[in-house]
Amino acid sequence: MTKARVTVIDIARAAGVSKSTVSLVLQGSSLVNEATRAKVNAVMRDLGYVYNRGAANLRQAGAKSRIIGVVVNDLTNSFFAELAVGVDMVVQSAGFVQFLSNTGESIDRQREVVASMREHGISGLIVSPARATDAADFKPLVAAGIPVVVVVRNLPGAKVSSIVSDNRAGMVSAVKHLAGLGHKRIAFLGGFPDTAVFDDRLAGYRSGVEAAGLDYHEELVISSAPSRAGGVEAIGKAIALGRRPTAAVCFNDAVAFGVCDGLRARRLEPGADFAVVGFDDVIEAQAAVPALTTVSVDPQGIGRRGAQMLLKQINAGKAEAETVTTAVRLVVRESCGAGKTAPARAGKGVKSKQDAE
Amino acid sequence: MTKARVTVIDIARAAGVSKSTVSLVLQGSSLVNEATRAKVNAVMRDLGYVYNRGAANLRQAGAKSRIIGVVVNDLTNSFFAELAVGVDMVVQSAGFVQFLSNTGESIDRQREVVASMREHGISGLIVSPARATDAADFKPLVAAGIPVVVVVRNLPGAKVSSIVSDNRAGMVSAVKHLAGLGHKRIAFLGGFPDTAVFDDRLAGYRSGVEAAGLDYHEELVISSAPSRAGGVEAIGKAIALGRRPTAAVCFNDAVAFGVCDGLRARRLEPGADFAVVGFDDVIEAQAAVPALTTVSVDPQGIGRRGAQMLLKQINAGKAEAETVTTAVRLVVRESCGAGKTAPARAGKGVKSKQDAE
DNA sequence: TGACAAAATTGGAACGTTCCAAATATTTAT
DNA sequence: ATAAATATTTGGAACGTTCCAATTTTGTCA
Repeated sequence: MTKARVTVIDIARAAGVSKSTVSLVLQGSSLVNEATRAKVNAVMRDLGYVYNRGAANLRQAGAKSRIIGVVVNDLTNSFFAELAVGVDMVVQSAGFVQFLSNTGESIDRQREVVASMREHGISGLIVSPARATDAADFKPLVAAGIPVVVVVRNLPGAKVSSIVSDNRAGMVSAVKHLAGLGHKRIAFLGGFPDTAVFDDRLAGYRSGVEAAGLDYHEELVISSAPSRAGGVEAIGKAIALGRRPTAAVCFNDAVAFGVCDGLRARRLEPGADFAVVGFDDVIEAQAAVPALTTVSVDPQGIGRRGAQMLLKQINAGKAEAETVTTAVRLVVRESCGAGKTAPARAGKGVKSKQDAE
Repeated sequence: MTKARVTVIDIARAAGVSKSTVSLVLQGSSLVNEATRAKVNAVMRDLGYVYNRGAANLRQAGAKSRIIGVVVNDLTNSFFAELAVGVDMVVQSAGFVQFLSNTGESIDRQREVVASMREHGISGLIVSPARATDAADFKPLVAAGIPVVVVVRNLPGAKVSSIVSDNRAGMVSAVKHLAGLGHKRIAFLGGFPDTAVFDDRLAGYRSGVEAAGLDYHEELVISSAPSRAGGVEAIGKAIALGRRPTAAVCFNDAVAFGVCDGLRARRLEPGADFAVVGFDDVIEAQAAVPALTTVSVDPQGIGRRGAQMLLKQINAGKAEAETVTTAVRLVVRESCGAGKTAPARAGKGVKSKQDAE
């Protein structure tokens, strides 16, 4: 049943030409006569020919496989899912396909998948590195001339391109907004302190606080896992403080949701009794109750942009490492207490993502 | 800069053996002497050898590329993201990698990505077909001996394996639950009638209604887009009915959220004034207010299971088309009015469905 | 018509691996 | 010590494509 593969040679024989001519047709060369081309194409269709990229790729050693590797930490997190979709869009329309893998923050797994991707001959790699990734890990790749673009988290030492959102500016605007609403004690909740993203966001928090003419208190910075559970934990500690804060900027939206949970468990209503601001603007942020005020980073845009950057480098042949910081903007909804005026949260503008099934 | 590739021949030369021996080492053959193996491995490490799967794959024509193609409709939808993660888990630990692509329900795009995957020589394909996919579309694949597993939506005519959730049983249990709470008029809201999934769920609704000793009224079945907006629309019609229903099972969670919105817009409180049950148990279901009572389908489990099925077929060499229906279970939360007893919905007790299987 | 240029076609020789059959080295049994 | 058995190693010949240099066909112009 498993029919023998149809090869260029079969096509050549059937069309009465040489395999070289068939190859030329395959590559859309202008050298081949129009009539011949038509005939060859017809035969290919009839015989159900499928191109063997592996073989082609073998011959044109330096040339490219048209495979892009994409490595993310957690596809379940819609932030990364959107990112992957953004990458897929541009990659697909450029005639590439994407290898997508999940590391789940495991550095070993990351090593494995990257190695596997290399064996398959990827043309380039887009990666959101797992926590504590060693900058040297991608050295062999770039040494082999494979462009690498790091997204979301940057990798200090590595000589690769990267594209991160403006974490600092985002936090500054979040803090300013809260200060503008009259809050004097604003906490910074969640996140692991050993990451570059944390540092950036914290720095933004600090300069926002100072810019608003408030004092920076170390006790108001409470780190935790960057997850919903972490948020619950962090707000617990915050409330236990002697002089408790009245508002908080959170490391990310997941933490912010956890903070809301924690507040409710203590009979405090997020938005009314305590202002909460997130970071990322994940899909759920606008549908949540109360809708989350957060810093929007457009992960899909980052994905698209990263992919474009990578394709550019692939085509250029040479990888000029560049670093891009994408703009972010504060989206004011209800959880900060500013949106009280609109009680009818019709949930109408909220374009659902769940449509299909 | 771009160093010439290190090949088995280089390794062979450096280790003082033949390329055949190196190849044997690569495949972990027991034929090779332990000392030799060690030496070869050492040299490979020193020279930074990377295996060229493309070349290997070329030689062992029939054999496999260790690439699994995964095609979903909308990665942005957490249902599919989870599914992909499930697939990735088993695929990865079996030493395969996954090509993941998004069709966005576009049938053309689906054709493109599948073609592209074929060119790359995938060993198997897992696909959640775009709406209105022709069963014949996958004919060439199976004819070429490439196993295909269809998930989530089934493809009537195609002779491929499929794995869908037990839509019928899920609806039956949802209806029974509502009937058990005393509801006499239960509506079925949302979904497009031209799909297999719709038919199954409707059938489940019907037998649930009859099993509860109630009458089946056609007017209580109101279809609409399977989206939040569709839910708003459907509940509007339902309320306009002469004898309005007091409860509804919805085609999916998105519809259910829309129904809640629609109820609130009419000053009715979901859970208290009208019972709502969804289907899918998307991530947002447990965090929503009120938390949604819904039928949990465990997309990650489907992904894992589908991948296992596919790997089995790949290893078996022969694709015995089988159809699996995965169990679902009703998760009772608040939107059906049954959870009133626990006002402290700390968001904690809700055991996440991600954990277990 | 012949000479020359342009257009179209074509046989190998790669690419990096695995497979096969055969060769060589090492043991074991006598 | 030698034959037989076993363990290890090894040169090619594939696999399906592209590239190169060379060849054949066609067209042009005097």
